[in-house]
Amino acid sequence: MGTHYSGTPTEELALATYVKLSRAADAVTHRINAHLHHHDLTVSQFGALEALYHLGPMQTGELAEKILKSSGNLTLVVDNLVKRRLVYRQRRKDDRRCVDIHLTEDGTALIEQIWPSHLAGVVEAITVLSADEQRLLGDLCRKLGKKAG
Amino acid sequence: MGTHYSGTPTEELALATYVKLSRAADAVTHRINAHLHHHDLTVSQFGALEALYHLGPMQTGELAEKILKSSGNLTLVVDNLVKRRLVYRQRRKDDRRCVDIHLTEDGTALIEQIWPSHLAGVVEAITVLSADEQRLLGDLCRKLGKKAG
DNA sequence: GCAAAATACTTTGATATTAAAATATTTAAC
DNA sequence: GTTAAATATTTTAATATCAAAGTATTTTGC
Repeated sequence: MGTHYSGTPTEELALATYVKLSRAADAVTHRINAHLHHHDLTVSQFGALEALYHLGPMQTGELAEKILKSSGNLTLVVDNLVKRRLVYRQRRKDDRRCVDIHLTEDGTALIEQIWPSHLAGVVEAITVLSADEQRLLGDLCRKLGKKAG
Repeated sequence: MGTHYSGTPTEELALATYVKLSRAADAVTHRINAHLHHHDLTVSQFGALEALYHLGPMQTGELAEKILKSSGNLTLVVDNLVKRRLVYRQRRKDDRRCVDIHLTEDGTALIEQIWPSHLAGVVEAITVLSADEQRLLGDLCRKLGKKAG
């Protein structure tokens, strides 16, 4: 009752680190994305629009990879963006298996409207850390992310 | 086409840090939880079982907070665990608004079976970092998590 | 050049997720 | 003590998510 897991020091440290990492990523993500509901956008929808805006039109599979989701999922996310006429699909002529997703004018306008405040939110949430601390965190995260993939 | 966002150095650093943090948390979480599908458990279901095992019976609301999910969501997660007879609900006599969730014998047996290999997975994923690095990461994460809640 | 394998995406089915509304119960105010 | 507010949970509606199966297209192997 109320006793947390107790194991070896190595285990306890690893567990505690994992929990802190998860909670921090979660807290920061929530904080940064809270404004999206004003535009009736989900995090995935916004991620898709942003990737298309900054990287240009791309295939479903690429987009899925960018926002760390499955391609099956992306189909639905894109479906919902298509319904709102924020993006459209275009089959490639040279390889009809591929479908490029493009921003519409409305989509471009929306992301351009949202981006500045989104960016400000990221800066606000992350600059709790100094530049040096951010670089340090980035390095540690990169190390963690690599291994085994 | 293929040009990533370019802004001030402060903005670029914050964005890059945010992306690395998200990707690291995501990669580590996926890696650590990959084994759960062997037991037909989702991450939330496992999280609920684990919290109940290490902290004892608790209310829906508390459990939701522990695993960082909404209480509405927890109702469904618990529903699915109840169907498999891994947990059961019990209304409190002194305050009938509260429902405590308890592990059943089967639930206890399952979490006891899974826990060692889960723990080993956490240790394997996290000990890519030295103990000092883990403490450093933990501190940075704690700092990030705090601000504004 | 045709069948087999690989690739790219969509569909399906089950669970998850949130926000908001609804329900039930207890506590507080008068 | 009875209504109002607060608390705890469940329900609902919409979207998300993954894994697995299905479809369409292209490339490869012979």
